[in-house]
Order: sequence, then C-alpha cells, then structure tokens
Amino acid sequence: MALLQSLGMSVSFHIEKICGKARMGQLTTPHAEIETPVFMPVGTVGSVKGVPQETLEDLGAQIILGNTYHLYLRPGVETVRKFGGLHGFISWRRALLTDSGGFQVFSLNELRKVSEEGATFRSHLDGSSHFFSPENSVAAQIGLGADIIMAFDECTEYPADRERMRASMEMTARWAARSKKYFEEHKTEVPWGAVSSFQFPVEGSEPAGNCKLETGNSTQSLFGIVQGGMDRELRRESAERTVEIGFPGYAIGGLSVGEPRELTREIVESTLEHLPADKPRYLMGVGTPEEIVEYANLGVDMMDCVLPTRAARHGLLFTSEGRVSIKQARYAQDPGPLDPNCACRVCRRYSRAYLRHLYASNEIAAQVLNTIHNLSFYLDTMRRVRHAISLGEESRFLSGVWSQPKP
RNA sequence: GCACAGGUGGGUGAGUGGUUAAAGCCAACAGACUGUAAAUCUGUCCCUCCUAGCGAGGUACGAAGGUUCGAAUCCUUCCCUGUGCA
Repeated sequence: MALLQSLGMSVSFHIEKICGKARMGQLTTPHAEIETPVFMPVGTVGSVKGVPQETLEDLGAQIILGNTYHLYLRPGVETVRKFGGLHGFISWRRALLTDSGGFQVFSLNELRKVSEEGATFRSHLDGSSHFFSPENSVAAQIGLGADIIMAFDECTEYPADRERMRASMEMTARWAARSKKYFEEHKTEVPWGAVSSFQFPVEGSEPAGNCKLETGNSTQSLFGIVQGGMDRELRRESAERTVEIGFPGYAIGGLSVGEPRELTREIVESTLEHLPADKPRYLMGVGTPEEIVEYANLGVDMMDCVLPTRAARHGLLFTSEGRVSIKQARYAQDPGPLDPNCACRVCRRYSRAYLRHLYASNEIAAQVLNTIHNLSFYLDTMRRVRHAISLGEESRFLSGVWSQPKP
C-alpha cells in the first residue's frame, strides 16, 4: 500500500464485499485507508466542536470534514497553507475532506447572491463581501490540502418548483465541469505524512491502525456532486452529466433540506442507480443513526452529518435504547450509564445524573462528554454495519433498534 | 428613637390611577436540531374549569382600612428591610 501511495496517485476504492446493495470496502487516500461505509464527523472550522483530535483518533474517526467557506474567512487559506495545509494546521494525520462552500449557498441564503459566475457572500462574521466560484473554491481547497475536496455546487432549497430545480441542477453541472477543469490544471502534489515538526510533536504518539507515516507525495481527489432537487428525472440527468465529466467519487447533495424523510430515501435510492458501482458514493449531510444504517444498506459508502455533534451540545443523545434528552428532570437521580450497551468512555464512567447535572450547569464538560458519546455511537454503528456486511448479513436488522422511546 | 430609601409572581427587576395576570432577564419544565451563521432556537411557566379559546371564573404586587366607576399605582395606620444621624 505504501508503494502505491508514493506513486502519486489520489484515491483508490476497493470493494471487498457486497451484501444486497450494501458494499464494504476500502477507500485509500493520501493520509489514510478508510474502511467503508464510513461516517465522517464534521469539523467545519477545523475542529469537531468539543472534541480534540487525539480523542477523535481514540474514537476511531477515520476522516473528518472541514469547510472551505469558514476556513477561507478565518484563519484564511494562506495561514493554513503555511502550516502544511489543514492536516498540519490542526494536527490531524488521518484523512480530511473539505466541503466546497456549496452548502453555504443554501444555508446562508440571506447573505448571498448567486449568478452563473459564482456566489457572492456577505461574511457572517463581519459582513464583508466575498466571491466564491468553482475555480476559487477549488483553489482554496488545494491550499487547504484535504485528501478529498468537493466541487462547488448549488444546494437547491426545498421546496422548489421543477424549473428552479432544473436550472439549479444544470448550473451545478456546469460548475462541476469548471471545478474539474481548474483542478486538473492547478492540482499540485501535496506533501503528506510528516508535514512539519508541528504535526507530530509527541514522540511515538502515532496511534496504530489505518494511518500512514511514510513521507511522500500524492494528489488530492475532487468529487463531483449530484443535485436535481426532489425530482427523480432531474437527479438521473444530474448523475449522468456528472459521471460524464468524470470524478473519482460522487456525492449526492441537496438532501435533508427540509423534505419528508420518505422522499429523501426515494431520491437517494433512485439516484444511486445512476452512479458507477466501482466509485465511492457520498451522501452529504445525512443523517440520524437509523438513516445512516439504512443508506449504507442501500449502497452509500460515505456520510457526514452535524446531527451527532450538534444534538450532543443541545442535550440530545443517541443510544442503543433510543434517544435520551439528558436535560430532562427524570434523569436527575439516575445512577445508570447513559447507554448500558455502549462501551464508550462516557458510558463506562459517568452516570446519567452527572451528565444531566453538567448540562444543567452549562458546563463545557457536558458538551465534550455528550459529543464524545454521540460520535462514539455513530462510529460504532458504522463499525457494526461493516461487520454485518462482511458477514453477508443484511444490515437492515440494525435499523429501527434506536427509534423506540425508552419504556 | 429620628431622617431618608424601599417592600411586585421561584429569583431579579420594569411598571406610579384604566388595553396589567402584570415587560425584560434568570431559573424551572418541555420540544426542535440532518454537506454547522447553532454552548442555538421555539413553547410553557398563579390556581381551577371547559366547547381548549386573543375562553370562563378565582386569587395576586408586605398587612389592614380608605378615596375612586376603576388601585400594584393615591391617602391613613401598622409590620418588615437597608442606609445615615443620635
């Protein structure tokens, strides 16, 4: 594997086992070999909120996200680059993926104007004006140096009429072509491994497992994104056009934007049929524990979602017995663990009563511990999904286990 | 003892005659959260009843009494708290 790495390749995807529509495999990136299906914690500004990198390693996070828009605004791409890219800056030696800022076209809709050329944002930090295009989003992402970078797309709002969905999808396709063109012309070999003395300050701290230590060079990989709103036909067309442009991996974007869950599933399922089976498929922004199991089962290889981290900070915890709103008065005297079936450090050590107390007291530890548990639960869930696939079992059985409210 | 200042719903604190069951904040309780403008946001928060509503009663701004069509708001007395002077 190390040999392949040093030959300057980008990502490679190897499917090891198929079970129904579900696939288990390895996605090899410059910094790490990722077991799929994989859940990717979101660390928008270069931090998975509340959890330091060493803890993410302990939890078994294989790859985390950063966001181009946020990192461009602060601390700035140049700063990050000086530290050896995002890996060096945040001291993360496993894989990284940066989102292009396309989602901010959707989420910051009050603060932006979109045209064929790109999107103009008013910074949510200081109101200053910034222009994002497929070209400069990719340029910024080359500077950030993540293993996987995303084409600049327009995440279509919901609801939208067909005309709007079509126009948005077509522009995303044109933007995808521009993203790729710019990437092909400007991609550089990015250093990986020991980027700087900064990156591995502690002697012998490198954890075992799926992490590469060899020095060498490799290139980033650019993934395309399918849009098309809630229309199966437009999704099909978007998939075909994006595949025709040609990427080493494909994402399904524009979902979980307020539409009914059943519709999300329908669109995912139909869109997957139009994506090449031998390339990684990334469903962006999804979902609940039940959903990540369900979509892995449908053949999705990668997912990311802010839900586990954000919900944790807001006192909503996912457990094998259902959702626990740890702020509820009913847990004030509860000596039991958050999730009796969870082996994470939080569940092994702390009572529900204490977790509730920390939350009620507004202690930072509440956010930290809650996030560690939720991420642990998500990552563990994916581990179980991979295991089920490797055994050739329908991982569907895992679904629904968590949706029942506690008796 | 005298002189000021003040006593408002779980807390704090607005309100100085009528859209005031009484702002705001906090606490409490419940809910939301899906490529992170999110340690955020929403709702409830005196009691009872129902046809569950900008619904009907009741109780409430230290206590008692009074003025007034109407009082948390004005008057009298009393109780209590703080500060100052003796």
